Amino acid sequence: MAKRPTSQNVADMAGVSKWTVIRAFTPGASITEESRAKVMAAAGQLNYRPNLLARSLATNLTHQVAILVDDFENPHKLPVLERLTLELQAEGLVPMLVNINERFGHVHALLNAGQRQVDAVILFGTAFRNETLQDARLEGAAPMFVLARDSQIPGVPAISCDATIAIEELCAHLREQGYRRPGFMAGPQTLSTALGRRRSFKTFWVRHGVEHVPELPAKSYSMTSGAEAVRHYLQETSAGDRIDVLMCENDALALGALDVLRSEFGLRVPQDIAVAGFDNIMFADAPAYDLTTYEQPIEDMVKTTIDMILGRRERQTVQLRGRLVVRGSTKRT
Amino acid sequence: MAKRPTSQNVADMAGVSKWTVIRAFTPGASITEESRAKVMAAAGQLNYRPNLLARSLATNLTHQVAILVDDFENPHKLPVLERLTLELQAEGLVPMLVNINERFGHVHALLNAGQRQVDAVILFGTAFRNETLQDARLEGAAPMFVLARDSQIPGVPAISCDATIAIEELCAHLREQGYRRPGFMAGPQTLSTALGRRRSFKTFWVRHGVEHVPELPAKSYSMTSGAEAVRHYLQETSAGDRIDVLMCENDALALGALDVLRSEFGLRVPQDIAVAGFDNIMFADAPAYDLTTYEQPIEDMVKTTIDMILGRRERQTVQLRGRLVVRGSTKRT
DNA sequence: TTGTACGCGTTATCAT
DNA sequence: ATGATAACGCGTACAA
Repeated sequence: MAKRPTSQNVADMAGVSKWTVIRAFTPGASITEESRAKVMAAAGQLNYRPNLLARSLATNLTHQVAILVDDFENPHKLPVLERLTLELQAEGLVPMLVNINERFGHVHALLNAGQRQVDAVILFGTAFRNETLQDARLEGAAPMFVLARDSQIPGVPAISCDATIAIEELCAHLREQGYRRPGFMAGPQTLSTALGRRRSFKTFWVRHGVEHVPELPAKSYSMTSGAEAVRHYLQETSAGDRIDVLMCENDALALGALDVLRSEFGLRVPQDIAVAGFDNIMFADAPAYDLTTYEQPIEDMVKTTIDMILGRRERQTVQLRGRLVVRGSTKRT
Repeated sequence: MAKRPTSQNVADMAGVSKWTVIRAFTPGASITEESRAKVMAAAGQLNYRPNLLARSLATNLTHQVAILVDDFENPHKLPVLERLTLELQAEGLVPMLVNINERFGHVHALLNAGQRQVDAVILFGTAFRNETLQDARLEGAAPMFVLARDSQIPGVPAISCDATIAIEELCAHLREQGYRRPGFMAGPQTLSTALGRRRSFKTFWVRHGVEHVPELPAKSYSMTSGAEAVRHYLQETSAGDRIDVLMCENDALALGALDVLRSEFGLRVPQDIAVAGFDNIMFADAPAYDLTTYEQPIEDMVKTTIDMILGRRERQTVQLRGRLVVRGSTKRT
């Protein structure tokens, strides 16, 4: 395998200096058509392409963006990643996918991203603590952005779905369908807070005269946790005291809950109990589930994030409006 | 935001030359404990970390690996990506996620990866043509590896699940359960061939005296395509001529098919027709589906790939053994 | 063990 | 418009 040709090699072949070669590859540089043609011919023969590594070293711009993900369990990650990579690439940016876990924490990842000189970091996960991200060693690192949840970190903008509007719309629908005994399944306490869904849910029902909203705590945002949580609730609650609609903090929880309601307790959805989720993942649409849910404005969120990264938009927390998706799991009529 | 400190800055503060600083950060370099301590103290104060960009330029090693994905529709991608990123990171490699689509094809991606000097490229998709990858401009690029499907590209090893063994095991189970009229749902012709599942399936049944195996062609490897394919088949086939078990090339197809069988045609699974898939995606395990399937040895495949990338193992096509997962969708008893 | 010269391939700036 | 010089931050090879 021959070594990559450099601008010098092309220059030699074309009979010009290497700087002329660079100009030929620089849009808008001052160079004669003749020179450019000579250079391009030689470059074509040698199969030359500029070395982006060297370019980055000189310009201090890598055009790389790190995406930190800590929750591959959630099927919702996939369509967002797809969109994110798509739009980043369209802007000439390259996504670096970083898996955050016990062995490879946020600080580690951020330090590494810093060493790699990424232009920006997107926090696309559920579980990170503000204190962690204020580690002194992270000073002067790449600008960070939080995607699809809140950020309480000073100077780190969050781009998320407007939970207040979302829950308001969803609950209005539930109420219209006649449900009056709502329950809420929340994920881990601290993470749940960052999503803001639980609070909005309670607020809505209190406003409409429902003081007590039972809470079904789930250990994590996964199907199995959703299954466990609802299983525990039903075992502890007599049929008469049961809620008539269960709102889950995301679809993974909702689908896990739905499975248990039907297969383990023989309950009919929505006749015996209605279920709603959040995210509109692929399987929410499957006839086997037919889940009412709320779709986050993925495209809008992703584009907004990238606009901020590129400085085309003010780097400030925004909440974007999603879309209510009503399906059979909450339709009484 | 202060500029990143360089080895020179640390050297000045520590009262040594910058090369001594580099040695302090080079495992196994010859340096006095005293010098190293001085350097580390200064480095700590300045919050210095070596610039990996510059290092890469000098060493010709980026420790970056590009992962080319063209099928984010398939839920199976997510757990594999999770594992892949995890194991790559454990080896100090950084995954670059590349979304292959109409606007950003394989050649484009590979050229870009080449310019970025990645150490290796993992082809983790379904649809790529060999001719494309033999583009002359791709000469001397990073070593490529095909993950989770066959490779007919000379010099490009494939790491996949052994389809022959898999289908053999799966079919043995089906036959034992008494099924004798098997049908196969295949994805797009050329892609299907690369998986080798269809061929193995036919071979098995011919060997056991079943000459005619109806084929249900699906347009792509998605749930909706699976739904369409089975819908079309049932509309065209009279009840008496119907197959009694449907093997789908992957779980996405199988779940789509299962939904249609039950919700649109009122068929019971497995009583009226059994269904099996391939991949063991998360939802195959859900009570709503309870799908018999075959699990690819993800961890094994990923580790093997990385071993090849790092040169710890011969770069040669291998087929690894997975695991049969029997569930309710094929159990008659 | 430590310091020096030079190279990696590009960009920025200046002189011609 | 073109060529030359310096710089980006680190690694290798060699000399002290």
